[in-house]
Amino acid sequence: MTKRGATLSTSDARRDVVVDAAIAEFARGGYHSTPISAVAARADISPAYVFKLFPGKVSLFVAALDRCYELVAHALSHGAARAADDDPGKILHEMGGAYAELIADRNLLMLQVHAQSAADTPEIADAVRRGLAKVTELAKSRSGAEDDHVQRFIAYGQLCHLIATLDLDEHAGEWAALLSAGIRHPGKS
Amino acid sequence: MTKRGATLSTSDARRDVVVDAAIAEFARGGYHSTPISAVAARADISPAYVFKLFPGKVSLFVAALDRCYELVAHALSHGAARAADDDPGKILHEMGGAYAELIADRNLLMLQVHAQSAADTPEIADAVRRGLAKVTELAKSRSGAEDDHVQRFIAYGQLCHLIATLDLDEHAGEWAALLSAGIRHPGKS
DNA sequence: CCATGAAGTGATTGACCAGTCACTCACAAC
DNA sequence: GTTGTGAGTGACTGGTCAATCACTTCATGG
Repeated sequence: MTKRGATLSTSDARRDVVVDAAIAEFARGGYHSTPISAVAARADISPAYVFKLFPGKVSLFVAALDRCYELVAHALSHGAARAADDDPGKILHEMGGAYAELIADRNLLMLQVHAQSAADTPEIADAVRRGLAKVTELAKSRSGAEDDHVQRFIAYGQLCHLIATLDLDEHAGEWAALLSAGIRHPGKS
Repeated sequence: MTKRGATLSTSDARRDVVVDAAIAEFARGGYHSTPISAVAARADISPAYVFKLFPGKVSLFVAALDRCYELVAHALSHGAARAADDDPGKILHEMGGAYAELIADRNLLMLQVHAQSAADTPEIADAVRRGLAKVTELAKSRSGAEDDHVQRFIAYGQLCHLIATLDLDEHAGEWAALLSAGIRHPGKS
């Protein structure tokens, strides 16, 4: 019988494919309830081979998380670049818009939520801190905003995660509308 | 003693003990990686009996979460009561302080973080929405603040969760100080 | 043609875990 | 004193999952 894809490729290319699959699967189920086999199936790879590409499950999760923050940083940077003038508030606003666009598919968003919950694993906590540091420093340096304004930027990002996680724009209610007001939430696509 | 009704049912008392144990254990490991046996051991009970007190694992988690939000609401209410004057900003500030005191032991905080990550289970998502609705409405009604002020209150609460989860006050760094500035974080005790 | 190594897998192992069930034990009522 | 009831448990089941290992297949260079 013809085996699977059977196409030989470099292991580096495979690693990239597996990381993409890991982002999608870990975003769905979180760290603990997502089996390696799910990631392997999505990458069209045998579960065993995943362990040849990554030394263990945490390592794969961290790789996915690193890539996630890389994409976020890239989006923020791109957003800052398209701001009309040099007003810090405007620049942060554009960055927020770019972030909202990026997480429209919810994968990168849910991965961050699940990562926060899995932060009792030291390597995961380190990865989250690395990513958050990069994002925070980037928001500050590219916008030139005051510290408290950057802090508020991150805080509203967290609120955005909460809103999206709970589908507050669907589950209407006065309180839900209050929390979602003015927050750009993902259109479905 | 006298009649059936007057005798305290130890079953109900046990349920309360188990819920307390569940808060502590689920806060440590999250929903998926905390076995019922861990909760049972902390409650000094056999794992099997937990299933006689609660129909299943989710049901136990939801009970713990409900109790968590009940405590949060109580703390906020208490904080609002001790505000000096009627200024909405002052009242919200007092409520924030009361919340910071409540989550000093990190159990109630981490439980909320883990619940958000486990929100793909509908019953858990419902419980989180219930709790958040209660908290939001309480913050609004007791403070009389404008909607956007209440929204900011919740957003900074989420930021507070992030800071505590990642131990940003320990792991110093310029960006970490920026994010933690002015946020009352738990003293260790 | 064959040898070397890299790509990739099937089968298995050992551990863990949610949920079930038949059972014991203590106590109270008749 | 026996009969009924609720508290509580030991032992088991069916299933899942991370990680390992021996194995096969393929490409390439000498």
